[in-house]
Amino acid sequence: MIPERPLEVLKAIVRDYIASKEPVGSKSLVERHSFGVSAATIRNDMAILEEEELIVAPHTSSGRVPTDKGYRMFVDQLSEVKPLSPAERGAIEGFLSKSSDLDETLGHTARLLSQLTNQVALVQYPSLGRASVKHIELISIDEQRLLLMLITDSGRIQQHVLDIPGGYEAGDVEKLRNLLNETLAGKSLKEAASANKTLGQITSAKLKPLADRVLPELSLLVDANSQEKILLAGTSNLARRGEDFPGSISPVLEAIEEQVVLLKLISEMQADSHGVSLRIGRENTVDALFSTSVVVSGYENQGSEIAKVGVIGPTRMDYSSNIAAVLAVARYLSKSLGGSQ
Amino acid sequence: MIPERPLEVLKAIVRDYIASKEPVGSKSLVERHSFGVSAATIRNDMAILEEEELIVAPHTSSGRVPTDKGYRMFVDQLSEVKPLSPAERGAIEGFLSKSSDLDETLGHTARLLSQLTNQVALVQYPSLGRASVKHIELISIDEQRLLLMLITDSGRIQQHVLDIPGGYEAGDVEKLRNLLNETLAGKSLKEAASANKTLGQITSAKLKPLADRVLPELSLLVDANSQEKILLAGTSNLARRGEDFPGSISPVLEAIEEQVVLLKLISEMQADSHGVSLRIGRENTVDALFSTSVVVSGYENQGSEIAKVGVIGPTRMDYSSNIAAVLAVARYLSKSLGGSQ
DNA sequence: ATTGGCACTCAGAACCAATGAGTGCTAATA
DNA sequence: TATTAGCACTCATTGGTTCTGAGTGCCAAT
Repeated sequence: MIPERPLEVLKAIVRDYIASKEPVGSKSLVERHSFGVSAATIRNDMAILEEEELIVAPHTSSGRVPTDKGYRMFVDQLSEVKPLSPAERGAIEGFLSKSSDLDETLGHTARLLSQLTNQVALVQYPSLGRASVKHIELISIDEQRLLLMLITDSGRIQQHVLDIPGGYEAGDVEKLRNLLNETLAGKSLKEAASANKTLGQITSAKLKPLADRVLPELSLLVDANSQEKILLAGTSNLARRGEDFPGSISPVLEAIEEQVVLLKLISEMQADSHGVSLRIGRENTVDALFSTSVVVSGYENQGSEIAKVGVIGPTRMDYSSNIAAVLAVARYLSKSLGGSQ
Repeated sequence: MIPERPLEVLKAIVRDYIASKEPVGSKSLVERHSFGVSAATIRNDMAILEEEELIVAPHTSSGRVPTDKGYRMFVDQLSEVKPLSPAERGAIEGFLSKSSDLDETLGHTARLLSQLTNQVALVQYPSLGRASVKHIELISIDEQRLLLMLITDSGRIQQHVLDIPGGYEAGDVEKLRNLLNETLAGKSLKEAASANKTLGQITSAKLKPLADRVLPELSLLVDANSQEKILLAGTSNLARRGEDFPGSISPVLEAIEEQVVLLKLISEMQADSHGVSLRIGRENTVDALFSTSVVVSGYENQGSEIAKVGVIGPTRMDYSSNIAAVLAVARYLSKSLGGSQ
């Protein structure tokens, strides 16, 4: 175990390094903080920390920089996060109370979070593993086309335009719509997917042609629906912090634009006791993100977590503030969804 | 007017500079191209070009670099654009034929174009100035909520969830829906917006409360609808070309993430005879984009242009290829929309 | 356990000279 | 008149050298 004072030294190093971006040495450390001991003592402590691989010296005889492990220890020690300023709280409330449409709400959330943290914000669309069918709608667009809609209780709405080459009868559409809703409404998406399959057999002969056209598309919609999606905002914040990345930022940008990768990453992340989960540097399973940290939290609708929201930035980030912002935004988002959806 | 050979020299300079990223000098010019004259003669020609501000020397006695004006002359001279390779044509067809949903189609288009050009691609959502109402739908979600939908002939679908605190009767919803469709279907959005206003007075007393709740929201939807939107893809391509930007790329990224700015910019751009429009460097009215060029073309549905698609990248870009790609994608997009929407 | 002292290291700044690609100009040439 | 060879000049870039100072590790003293 690491004794008390060295731990304090680690915290100070992390904080100073985040603030200054310069490797921090023993002397500047004692003069900025009041440890009550001399620089030489701090050096001994630093030797311990280095032994434990919590800090490293970029080159022989320069200040020290926290390692991923050091950051990890730092955040794990973090007992309470920096509370948001009243102005920030106000911004969140004002921003999120305005929107009612799901797309809009999530879009606002992403922008808000990126502005709050000066990082890249990511907002996952409600995951539909646990969502259920609220309503299915079939709308006539013109003689040969129907609009098929799937509305889930998480507020997500998806639609697909169907070509019906031979045309259709309004009555049949009506019947099929009713049949679908009776059978599927309230079911979870997984149930709906399987129930949907059996529906093909029981429909009447009259409805068959139309049903044959609609049901497969509905399956597709359900599938496409469970296909996750992520919204990004504030990519330029990454570019601004370009110096924090070895080489170029472009692989980093590429990685976070690659939805699949990002989805896999955040789906692996499980919230800790504080309700937040973070990956630091090489804890990320994606090579391109080895010099970034990801902070995410879940947001809920009707009591169960439906998706995640978070930020991604250089490992050298202000964890305390970012965790606070992510938590606050997740909380308000949950509230906002619970209210109007 | 500028004589023939100097013009050829300008073209060669642009091409070489795009390829090499190095200022190009008279000597390397004569050895790479066969002008049949000596370097000294080329230097004289270059003096003319410099006089006309078509090229500049970054520092006294180094090679020359095209100015914005030089690029402009270059593209204006461009009689035919580089045709796409069969592989590229195949990619476009394969990519775009798959999707049917508008969102999906545009998303694919953006990704495709960014991959084709290695630039940042932008796709404007169908502009609704000329769009008309195809259908209005009111769907019951639960006792206290309705889903209001607006479907336009451009294929765009927008929805909004309405809270109806006092609840509603199914019959009223039905009546209101029919009324709305009878009155508004086929009308342009502008007409719909004004017709919508007068509707409030003529509805029967029974419908009044519901109508009072729905009509304002519909107006909002129409407005929100005409609020333009742009899809971006391949932001990392900009980062990769970071060296092409003086200082940092982050202001550039900021500017293109700012939808309003970008919308204003592309709405100002009018296609030339080739069907493409471009802004080079300082021709852009946005300061942050002074070192970028924008190439856009319109895409159509049912014969009339509904929105724009294009790329944005450093002024030092391969105009010929990019113009070809943008044109091809716009054309296929028009075809794809015309077919299934 | 802590501290002052000291020799040592090494990245980065400052300075300087050499290199060479490229220029503008002039006088000769076709 | 247009082209060319020749020449002196400019200046970014490169590489080498030295200097400086923040920072370290270690040791002997407290």
